[in-house]
Amino acid sequence: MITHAMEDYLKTVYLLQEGQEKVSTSAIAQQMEVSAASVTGMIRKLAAMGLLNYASYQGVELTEGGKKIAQEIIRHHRLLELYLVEIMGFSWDKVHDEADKLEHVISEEFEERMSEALGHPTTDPHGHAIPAKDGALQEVAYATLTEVDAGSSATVQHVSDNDPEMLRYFDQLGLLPGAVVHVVAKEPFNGPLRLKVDQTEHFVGREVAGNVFVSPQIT
Amino acid sequence: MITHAMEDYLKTVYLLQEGQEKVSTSAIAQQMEVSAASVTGMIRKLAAMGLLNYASYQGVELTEGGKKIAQEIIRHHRLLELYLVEIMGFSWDKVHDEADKLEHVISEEFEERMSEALGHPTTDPHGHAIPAKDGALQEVAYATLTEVDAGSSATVQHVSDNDPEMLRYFDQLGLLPGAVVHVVAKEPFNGPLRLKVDQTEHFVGREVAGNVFVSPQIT
DNA sequence: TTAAGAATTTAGGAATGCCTAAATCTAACT
DNA sequence: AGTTAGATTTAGGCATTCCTAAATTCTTAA
Repeated sequence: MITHAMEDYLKTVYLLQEGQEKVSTSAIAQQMEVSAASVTGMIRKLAAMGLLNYASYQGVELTEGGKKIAQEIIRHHRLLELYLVEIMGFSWDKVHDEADKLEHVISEEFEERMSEALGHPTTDPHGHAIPAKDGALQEVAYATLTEVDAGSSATVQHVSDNDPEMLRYFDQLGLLPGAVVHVVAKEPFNGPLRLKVDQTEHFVGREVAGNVFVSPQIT
Repeated sequence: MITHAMEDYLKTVYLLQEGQEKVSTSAIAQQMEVSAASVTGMIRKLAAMGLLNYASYQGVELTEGGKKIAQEIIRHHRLLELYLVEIMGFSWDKVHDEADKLEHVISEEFEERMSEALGHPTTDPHGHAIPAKDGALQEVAYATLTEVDAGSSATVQHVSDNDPEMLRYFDQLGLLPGAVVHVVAKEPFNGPLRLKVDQTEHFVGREVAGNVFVSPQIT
């Protein structure tokens, strides 16, 4: 039987796996705010179930079966976020936590009816791709705002959706998916970036900028 | 901390408590399909938390605190059922199970937005009262169809919503809240009842009829 | 009134999922 | 190669929630 906790682990591994193929125990532990020992324990169980491949000290990689489950959960999560915002009128910064709880609990029919109500969307309110019912999700590896050259513009594709406070901050600044940002200046060393969003200038810390994913603006 | 399991116990006690003030361990065990021993264990924990009063072998009674939580869960459940049917297009017989899972997980805001979308309703699709945000629920003690005299008519108020198969059966027969039923004949002993619903006659077993709650028809 | 029989509780145990502390392994630097 | 810092695993524990089996208490009917 697959538990909610297992689903959370699979989801986390899937999202950390983007790019790399192996994911370390500690990366999972950090992401989930759980001890590394707990991760080891759960990983062994998931490996025994054939949902991921794992060799001691070598890191972890999802099997096809594990990926499928992870995609299902991520699809739930992102459809929920969109549904909560678009249909129920939630604000952008509250949907992540709500979706984290609901994603494990809704039925296939619930998922299907949400998708229908939304016109079978492919992107959630944070700009993340929504995996198709069975197909894979293809998330382009966007640059972050920290990597944009001073003097260049970029379009916000998605933002990290883990921290509600940061989401509210993005909202204030107008850093929503689709927004065009001009990087006016990048202070030397670890100083803030100077951005222009929608006529207004802002200073934004390096760590914050690292959570905003962008593609070069196409004019 | 209140767990989902605790919420389920409180909800069950609350619903069984209607009418009587004391609820027995075995009644709870039967309703929840759990051993009596498990019930005893959980009851002691809930008593220690001040959510119900309990003395060995004497049965159980919710405190005000316990009632409040139970009402909250029941409100969630019934709003969810209505939302699933009215807004999302679920069929009547599937909403109970879905609501049983979601009721423990949704936030206050989710509850509020559902209520709003539904125009702050007071009755769920099975005909059960929806408790107000903080206020108590007042469910009238209706008769069941088995108690209606042959030759009399009655209006369906609500039906037991635990068994999806039975719900589908009610649906087929037209035994929905609001429907007028005429009891044509009650066979002697434990035989079926002969009903007329919407011009059509049906034979319905005693056990089934016991799950249909009615009030005398007001003409 | 007492002895079934029913209801309830206690005792002991299993699975899940988390923790801390201690042991072990890997990798990197001298 | 040897040491050491960091990552990982093992070991031992705790809380939750369920179970079965055995003991206890209550009820009722002969």
